[in-house]
Amino acid sequence: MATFQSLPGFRDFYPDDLARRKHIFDLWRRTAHTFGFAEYDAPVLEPLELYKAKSGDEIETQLFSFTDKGGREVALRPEMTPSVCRLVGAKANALKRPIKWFSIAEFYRYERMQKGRGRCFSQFNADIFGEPGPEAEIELIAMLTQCLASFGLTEEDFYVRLSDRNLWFYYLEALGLDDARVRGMLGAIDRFEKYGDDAFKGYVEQFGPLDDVLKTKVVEFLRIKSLDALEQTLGAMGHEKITARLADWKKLLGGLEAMGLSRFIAVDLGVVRGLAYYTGFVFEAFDRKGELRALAGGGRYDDLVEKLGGPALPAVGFAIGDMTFALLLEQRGLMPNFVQAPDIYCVIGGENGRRAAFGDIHALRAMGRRVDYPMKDVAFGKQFKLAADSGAKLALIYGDDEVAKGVVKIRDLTDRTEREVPSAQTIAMVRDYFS
RNA sequence: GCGGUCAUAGCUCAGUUGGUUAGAGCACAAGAUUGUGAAUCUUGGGGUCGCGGGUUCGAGUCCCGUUGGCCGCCCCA
Repeated sequence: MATFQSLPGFRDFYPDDLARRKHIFDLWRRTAHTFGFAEYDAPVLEPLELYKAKSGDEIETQLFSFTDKGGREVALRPEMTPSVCRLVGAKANALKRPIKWFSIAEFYRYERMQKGRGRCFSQFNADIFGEPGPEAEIELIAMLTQCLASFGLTEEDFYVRLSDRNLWFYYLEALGLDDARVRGMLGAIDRFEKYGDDAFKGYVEQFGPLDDVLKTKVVEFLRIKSLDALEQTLGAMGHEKITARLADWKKLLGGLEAMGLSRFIAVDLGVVRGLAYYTGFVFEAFDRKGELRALAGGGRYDDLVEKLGGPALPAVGFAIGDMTFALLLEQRGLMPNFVQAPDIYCVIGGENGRRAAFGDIHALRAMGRRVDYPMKDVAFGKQFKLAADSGAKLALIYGDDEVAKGVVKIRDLTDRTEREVPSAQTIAMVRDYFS
């Protein structure tokens, strides 16, 4: 038993694990590039204040934070948003708009582990800065669906729930709630799906008994699942902001429909995504079966760049976590089995064969071919088995017979055919085979 | 921060009301087999039974503590 083990919630990545992670990262990255997003990164360690400024002092209990040797209060990053806001904010005037950026990075949170949640995890983050209209949401939600669909997941597997904190603000204001009550009510709405009427307990404690008519209107509203229903409920109110907002909704849903993505989208006013800094549309991706934690979440945060010391800059973003996503892929049988196969495996007999093989091995590797061979003398029979097990397509055979004849035997491991070629032509033959 | 549950080989597990030197399969390695592929056979390495303490003539087994895993609550940026 090992004396040392990894810290609680942290993960070792053995080659098989890393292959799976790399598969996920590669497809995310490729997808982001197809959408015209540019990749960036930021420090793993940031000033503690950066996170306090965004989320409040309580956040510290959930951070890996400490005082460094220079007396600075620092924290391992728990998320990317504050960092990217700093990056963008610092050069906002010099960056071409719209700013479409993504990153794939590891994050750290001091929390209890649960299914799909650990103390370190990776996220794909994507943000658009400088675009105030729903065009940015169209682009991001389209990319979010593609980031999941590119693994073979379909509308049977996941969907994106779409809601709008602005509409809630306008609606609750129109119902006569002041700012504090609106905030309290949004908290209740967020919990309603899970707790039903109990979700209003906190609100009642804070603001007194809840008017039945008001409650009915709120519950009706949060049950809205379509644009038609939204328009029916709100259209008649003659509220100027609401009317304008409904136009944004039409543009957003129309854009996603034109991209052929309607099957992934569910209007659901029951989503408000906690408290935080969201200011407009919010969206979350879930598995259809509802068995897992959220796959991804995002929304508009138009005030945050300015709040963190930058210029006023509208922004929308989302993040996909790797843990829940990997669980979903495993569940649906969409996680491939990765074999790190060489292209070529060399079968070597004796010292003469080894000397002959080494020259070719190095030349082939220099050409970019993956070549492997047994480091110690091994019985021929076993070497052929090793060659087959390795997944290589070709075996190059350097036995005493071949060396004596000045040839190399090339065995095609896929169709089990063999032929001898003069030693000097081996490299060329192999190159032709793979071209 | 709170609760449930579990911990025996690299993995999956067995281990009787407490009893002698803790087992199996898989995996890994060597050999049968220095010349041809997923087989077979033989053999081997690997365990302070998570850790610490207690009860007992005797603890993998019972008790207490602790650490860690998994699951849930709070939270979820």
